[in-house]
Amino acid sequence: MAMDGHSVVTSWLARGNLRPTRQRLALATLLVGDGENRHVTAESLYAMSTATGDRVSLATVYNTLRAFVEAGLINEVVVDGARSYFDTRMDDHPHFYWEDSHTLTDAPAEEVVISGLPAAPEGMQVSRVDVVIRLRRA
Amino acid sequence: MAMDGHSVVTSWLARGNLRPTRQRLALATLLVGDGENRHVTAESLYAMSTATGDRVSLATVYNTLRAFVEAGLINEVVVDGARSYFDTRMDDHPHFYWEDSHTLTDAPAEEVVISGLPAAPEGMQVSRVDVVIRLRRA
DNA sequence: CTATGTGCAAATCTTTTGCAGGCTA
DNA sequence: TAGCCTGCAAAAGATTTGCACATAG
Repeated sequence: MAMDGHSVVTSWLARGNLRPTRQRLALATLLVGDGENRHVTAESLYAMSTATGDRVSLATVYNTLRAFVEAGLINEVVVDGARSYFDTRMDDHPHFYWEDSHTLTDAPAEEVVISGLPAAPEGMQVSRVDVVIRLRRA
Repeated sequence: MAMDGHSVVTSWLARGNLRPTRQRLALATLLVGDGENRHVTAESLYAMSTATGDRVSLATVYNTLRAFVEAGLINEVVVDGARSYFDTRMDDHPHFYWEDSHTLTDAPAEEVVISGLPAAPEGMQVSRVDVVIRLRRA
């Protein structure tokens, strides 16, 4: 029998060694409660929590997203100098960035391959390779 | 006979239909005066201009960099949510982002190829593909 | 009980903007 | 001269932080 939404979220937080407080459970449920990949900004997640009636302050949304990133539960994606996007999908994959609506989505192709990637310089290691395909109205 | 630094900068500005004011000449000289590719932030360019004795206000540095981008003379690269980087090299090429020093440099490999790039969705066109190789201390 | 987590407002940081005066064409 | 530029200070937007109170383990 599959775990219900609550235990999924609870164990997700546990994996990051984060205490299951009311606010974290609410935000985590919005992020990964249904198993879908999601891309949010602090503001958009705050709006979602407000819409569902969960009372979480904006500062806590910021702090919580940062905590999730530090715990390795979500990834921060930089595509727009103005704001940060957070992605619940953890593997290295390319993104579409819709310039007109400032929206981030997963690029559908699984076959994207980057070849000839330069080796990391002496004493350094590749932390991540970000590939952002910027889209504008044709 | 080759053009001297001054005419290089002057014609560079002219290509963007920008009037050669004292401030723009100073900043453009720092950026492309010697033909080298450069990566700067508004703050770092401001520091450079201060160091060379050129008096340019920080607001003007911001406005000027923005004007150069709009004129198609330089590119803006997003790698760090906190600040914008500007690159004097105009072709599409991958970057190294040194996470510990917050520095941006060109990735040395010319052979980087991205294959299997997904087609742009209906009604959209690819504006640019950003590839950022993030480095951290090994 | 003790270490964490939360909320609020204030602080910080980067970038933009309004406006009066200056300068290029 | 007309329109574009510049500088300054103030504004704006995103994110962080200080501190007192609340809560998980």
